[in-house]
Amino acid sequence: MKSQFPFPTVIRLTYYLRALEFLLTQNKSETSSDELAKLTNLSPEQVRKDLAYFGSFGKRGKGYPLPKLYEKIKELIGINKEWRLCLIGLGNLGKAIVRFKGFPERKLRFYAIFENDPKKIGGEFQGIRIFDVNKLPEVARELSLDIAVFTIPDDQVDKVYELVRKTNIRGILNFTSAPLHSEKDLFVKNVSIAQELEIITFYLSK
Amino acid sequence: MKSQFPFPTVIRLTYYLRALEFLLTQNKSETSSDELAKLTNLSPEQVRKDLAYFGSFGKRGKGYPLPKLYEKIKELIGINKEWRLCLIGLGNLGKAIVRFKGFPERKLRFYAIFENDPKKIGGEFQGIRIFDVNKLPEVARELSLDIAVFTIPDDQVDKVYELVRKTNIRGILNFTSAPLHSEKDLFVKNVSIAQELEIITFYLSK
DNA sequence: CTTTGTGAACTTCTTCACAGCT
DNA sequence: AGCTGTGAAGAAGTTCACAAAG
Repeated sequence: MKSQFPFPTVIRLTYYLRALEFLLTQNKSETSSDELAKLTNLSPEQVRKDLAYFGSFGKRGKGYPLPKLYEKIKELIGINKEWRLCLIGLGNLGKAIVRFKGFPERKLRFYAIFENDPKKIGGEFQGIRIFDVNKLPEVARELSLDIAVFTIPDDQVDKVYELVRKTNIRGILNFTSAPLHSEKDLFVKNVSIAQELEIITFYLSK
Repeated sequence: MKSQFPFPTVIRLTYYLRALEFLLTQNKSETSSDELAKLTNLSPEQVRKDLAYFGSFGKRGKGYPLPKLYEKIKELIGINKEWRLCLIGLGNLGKAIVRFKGFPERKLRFYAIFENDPKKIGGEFQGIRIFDVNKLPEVARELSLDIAVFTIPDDQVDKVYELVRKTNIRGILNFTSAPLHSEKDLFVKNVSIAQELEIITFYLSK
């Protein structure tokens, strides 16, 4: 175990997670760096190095025990416990995300939706209550929210960000095209659909 | 001009694009690596190096001419011309993406939607015709589609991928959690919402 | 005197090659 | 013998420091 891992290792851990889930459906009980490498399109050395940053999970000459490695990686990624999410901005994208099937099996659960539209506030969507976004500090404390998903118009990002900073929320998944930056005690992941397409058009233009 | 640029430079170009758009709304006519660095949270050296990979756009002692640099970066990213998109899978996420406001101003336009639900096929959504996904090869040729956006269930990815390979489509934006890999003549960008959240939970778990 | 553009130094990440267990 | 785990080598990317140009 070496323990200071490169930043890209975290992303690859999520690939291993999916590969392991696939192998589990095949009722395998063992895997190898070679097999994981093929499934993830990485090199076997890379797989071994990544896993070794967090411990010695394998047996030399044998490979990695499957369910054990799977549990370990879930634990590393932190999806062995429940996370309490909220959605901010119930537009088209917000609705799509709340309905997204992949979350419950990952123990990611929405406990609140925030809106500034008086017609929506007080109602609910998919069984989740819709609160006034200005009540965010109180509601976040009451419901012990961990992570906020931003699906709001770009021009509201700064205001909502300041509201979130008043809470114990420590993670933001930001779908606006106004990028935010992580700070101590507040980790931000930006996802910009427009940006992803620009990366495609860049490569196609050559 | 040095021209073999690092991979992360492409991502940063999209940040510069947004920073330049912001500066243009301020009616500025000049900017500097320092100003761009502040707006993008990067270092001024990084900004200069990135821009220099593609040419000498600045004047020493002066800075970069704003509208000119903006046009140049749009050209580099390839959004100076129109791109013809299609959406595959008209679920919640698909609907959100088709309705997304940011695309028209980027000359990204949807020309077709593909579905396998007979109730949807033949109709239209937001003025865009809905075709049978099995007709993809013919329709893609007819409409000269460039880029496909995958918003389908994971278990249909392989099938749809094979259909896309029979066309002139050269870019895929894949929103499923089954990652695809780029090939020669087919550039793939994967966006997995579940993965983004896993990266957040990883960092919050420590 | 300011700000760009860029080799050189440095840092981070990946691949190699093999020692170490089973 | 077979596959993991890991220092060492190599590759990729960033920061430094300064020369060049307005």
